This record gives sequence, C-alpha cells and structure tokens, in this order.
Amino acid sequence: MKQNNDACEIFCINEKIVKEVKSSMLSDEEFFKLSENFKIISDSTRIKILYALSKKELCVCDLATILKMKQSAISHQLRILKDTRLVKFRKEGKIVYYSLIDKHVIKLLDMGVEHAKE
Amino acid sequence: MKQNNDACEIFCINEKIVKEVKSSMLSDEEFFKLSENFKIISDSTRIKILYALSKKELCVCDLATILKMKQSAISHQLRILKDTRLVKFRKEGKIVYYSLIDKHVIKLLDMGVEHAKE
DNA sequence: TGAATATATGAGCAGATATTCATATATATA
DNA sequence: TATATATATGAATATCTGCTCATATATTCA
Repeated sequence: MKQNNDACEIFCINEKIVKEVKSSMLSDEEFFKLSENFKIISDSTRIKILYALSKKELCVCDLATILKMKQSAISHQLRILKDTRLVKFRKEGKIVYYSLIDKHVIKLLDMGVEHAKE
Repeated sequence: MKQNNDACEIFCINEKIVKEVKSSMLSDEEFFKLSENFKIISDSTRIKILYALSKKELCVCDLATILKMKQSAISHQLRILKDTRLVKFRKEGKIVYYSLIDKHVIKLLDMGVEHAKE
C-alpha cells in the first residue's frame, strides 16, 4: 500500500463519511489538551495522592506513609499535581500541607471506579 | 532523612489522620486498574479514534485519513482499543469496520472537554 | 550558630509506549 | 492462479516517564 509521510493515500476511503466525521472532530490542540488531562490521572501514584487528599489535607510525609513510598517520589508527583493546578499547599513551619483544588477530578475518578464495576 | 526501602520512617507523621485516610483508601489493585483505564484515554491518537467512532462506524483507512496518520499506527492503536473492549469490528470482504462498544468512555471524554473549558 | 527535621529538586536509570518500516495475512477480482 | 488491495503485526527506535539517590533548601530549636 502506497502512503506518503503526511497522510494515507489508500483507495478504500469513503469520502463522504470521512468529510462528515472530519468536520465534527475537535482541533488537534483540543485533543492534545484532553490527553494531557487524562495523563495526569493515568498514574496510580497520582491517583492515590488525589484520592487521599480528597479525604483530608495531608503533609508530604503523611502521604509517603499512606502510600508506602519514598518522600522524594511523593514530592515529585506533588509537583506535577501542583503544576497542573490540581492541588495547592500551605506551609506550617517546616511542614507543607497539600490539599485538593480541583474536586472535578474526583468526579472523573469516581466515574472510572463505577465503570470498573460494570 | 532516613528511610528504608519499603516505607518511610520519618517522624512528622500524624498517626491518627494517616490511619483514618489509609482505611478509606481503595486497594492497590483497584487503583492500578483505575490508572490502566485512564491510560487508554491518555493518548491523543486513541482519543481521536474513539471520538471519530462515536460519530460513525469507520474502516481502518477512513480512520487513517481522518487522523492523517499511517495505517499501521492506526491498526496498532485499534488493537489496544479492541483488547480493552472499547471497540468492536465487523468484516465486510477485505474491509474491517470498527465501532464503539463502550459509550461510557465517551462520557468520560466529554467530562474532560467540559473540564477544559472551565 | 549548629544540628535536626521536612521538603524540593537535579541527574541518572530502567521500563513503558507510540510510531515507522517491512512484511505477513486475508480477500477480491481479473 | 496471479495481482492488487485492506489490514495486522513483529522488530527496531526514539521518546517519555516515574523512581531512586544524593543533595540542596528551609525551618525549628537547643
């Protein structure tokens, strides 16, 4: 089958349907952003952190204890969650307490849990 | 900070809260499955395929045309979507038509889109 | 000021993943 | 049967990602 580097040049295409579906697609940028958002909750460590924080504000070492993981691993993931504005923090002395900003994400997680049950 | 390989041994832990949150966590296996599910929709190619198929049943080369990607790339991703039971297919001669099994996943995608708009 | 604690972060590594290329398989048709 | 088409798939590669280790930073307290 001949194809160039940019697109496919195959001959079985149903042009009408392709055109129709193409016009209803979102932009590449929108799809990319969407995938980036889901990427955040596609790692079980991050899901655990978000889930734990949905119950209570927690410091880094509490999270490390709950997840049975090293402090630095937790810190690295918290940075990602902070950068994507899913969590916020407040400092109390040398202890840093993290909490959820975005409860929307918990809805998504819950939907995933429901889905898994089916 | 001293830590062993299995867990953290730091001293700032709020035992009561840790115990409380710990008991409300899901199992590691559940978190893992959850992350696996979100992993499927954390790739923009797969999201595009699912989105396109939510509009209409499509063959592989139509998908390749719509996404402007090579046929083999689409086939590889379709296999993943097939293995995770998100899509099904029917053959009509040498053409293979794919369609959605799981409309639930589209709800998740839509929630993501809504979220992005906020 | 010095020591201890709590967290953050850079470098490096190991494992995962998406795409491409080449090719195999399956079907239709001349 | 031979050829062309449609799809599937294995291997190779490049990129990404999460964790660990070591260390830096910040804060508290003696």
